[in-house]
Amino acid sequence: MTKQTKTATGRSRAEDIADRLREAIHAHRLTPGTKLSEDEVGGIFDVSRTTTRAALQLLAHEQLVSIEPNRGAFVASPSIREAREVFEARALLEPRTARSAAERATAADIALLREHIDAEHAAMREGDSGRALMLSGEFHIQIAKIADQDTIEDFIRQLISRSSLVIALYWRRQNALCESHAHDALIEALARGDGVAAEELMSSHLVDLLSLLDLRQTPPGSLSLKDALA
Amino acid sequence: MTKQTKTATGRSRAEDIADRLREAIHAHRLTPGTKLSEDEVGGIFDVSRTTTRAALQLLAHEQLVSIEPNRGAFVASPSIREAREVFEARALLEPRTARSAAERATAADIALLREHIDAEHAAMREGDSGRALMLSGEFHIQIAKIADQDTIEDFIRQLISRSSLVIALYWRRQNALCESHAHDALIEALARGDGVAAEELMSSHLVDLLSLLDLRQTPPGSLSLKDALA
DNA sequence: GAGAACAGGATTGTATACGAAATTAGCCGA
DNA sequence: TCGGCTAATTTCGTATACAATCCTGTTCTC
Repeated sequence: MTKQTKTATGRSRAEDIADRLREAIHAHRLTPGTKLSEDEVGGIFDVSRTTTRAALQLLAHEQLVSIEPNRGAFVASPSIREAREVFEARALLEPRTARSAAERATAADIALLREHIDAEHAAMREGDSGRALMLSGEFHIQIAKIADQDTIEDFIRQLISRSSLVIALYWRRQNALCESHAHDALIEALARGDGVAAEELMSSHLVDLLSLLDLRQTPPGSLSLKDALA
Repeated sequence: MTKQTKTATGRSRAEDIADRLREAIHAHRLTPGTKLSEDEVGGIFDVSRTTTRAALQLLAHEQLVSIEPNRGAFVASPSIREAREVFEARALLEPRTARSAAERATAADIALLREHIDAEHAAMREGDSGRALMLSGEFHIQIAKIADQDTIEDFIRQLISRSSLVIALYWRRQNALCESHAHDALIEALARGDGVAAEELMSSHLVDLLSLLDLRQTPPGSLSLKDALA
């Protein structure tokens, strides 16, 4: 059990661990400020610190965790400024991407999106806000995928990751992340192939999201451990 | 000489190495396809493979090098598709960023830009095309800096890095990278605080750049080793 | 003579080990 | 009782060591 004979999956173990951590962060099961000790993480996944370190470095480059020299790795807690920047960058990238998507979307793409949004609504009804948030993010990523621009998709993926942190810190009303139906409207525009409408809808959707954040002061007490007192 | 007692510079050794490699790539002293063996690189900088590995992983995440499992790290050679995507992403980000920059630029910013462009012209006159290219990239980064959006600046920085690879592979005429004066015009717009003009100039500058690439077929013989036959 | 199997060498993937830095706790003195 | 200094512990930064994989050159068989 402690020994691990097989090595090769073709995919590095570090990326697997990074994926698991990323997912936990997206679902808000790991909150900003949480310390990610190399020993601890390595123990959980039963790998050495070398591998753990590689995973953490990966996430650090995505700015999902911040590594402080000689102090360790923590789940990142974006400042107010960073929070604004993330949404400004999204406002720059996503509307035009939505337009491209509308111009390229196939029937299969639309079907997948509808399927996806059903899952979103289901999660919302069940009150599983963590899952709902994750699905909501994936919706944006799926649109980027349809636009078929890998590079931009990567950027958007990163921004959505960080948005998840921003929401964890600055969301105004904890419980109900409002059922805005913005995604439904977007799908309709995509289905019609109406690029201009899609661009406009995405743009205002992002403005809406931003307006639901409270970016006027330092984050509330959701920080863990001593970071709350630092 | 072989022992390295002092450890702490506050900045990790891996990042220093990554910087050095990045610079070499930007200046086209390392060309796409070149193998970056961990032993070799580690030997050059007199660090162990562990540190080398971290540096390479960093660059891999910027897509400046590609790491093939069990094969090693190579200077990335972007495909034609990637090349297009990089410039499409730049077209999405940089014009609006230039507009922001125009609206925020101080006299000091403008002075710095003028200084920078003088260096560009000097390098061009001396025929040092590697240096000229590097400075040209930094010019774009400086504009992003003026816009004061760290997140977007990071993206642009990445894209410019990759542009350097694209240019190494697909530039049409090897020797003269044409003196286009596009940067001069941009500075004038920024100095006037004319955001709309800056946005438009940046946009057409990028189109110009793209049009100087030959993206119709697989890259010429600048690939090294077996990658050329793969 | 050509193709396939095999052995040797080289290179990467991962783990363990050691040294340095920072935090924490304890102690002493004012 | 509280502030500052020192020692101990914890955790990170880097190097070294071992195992697995891939590449290359040779040899064996048909």
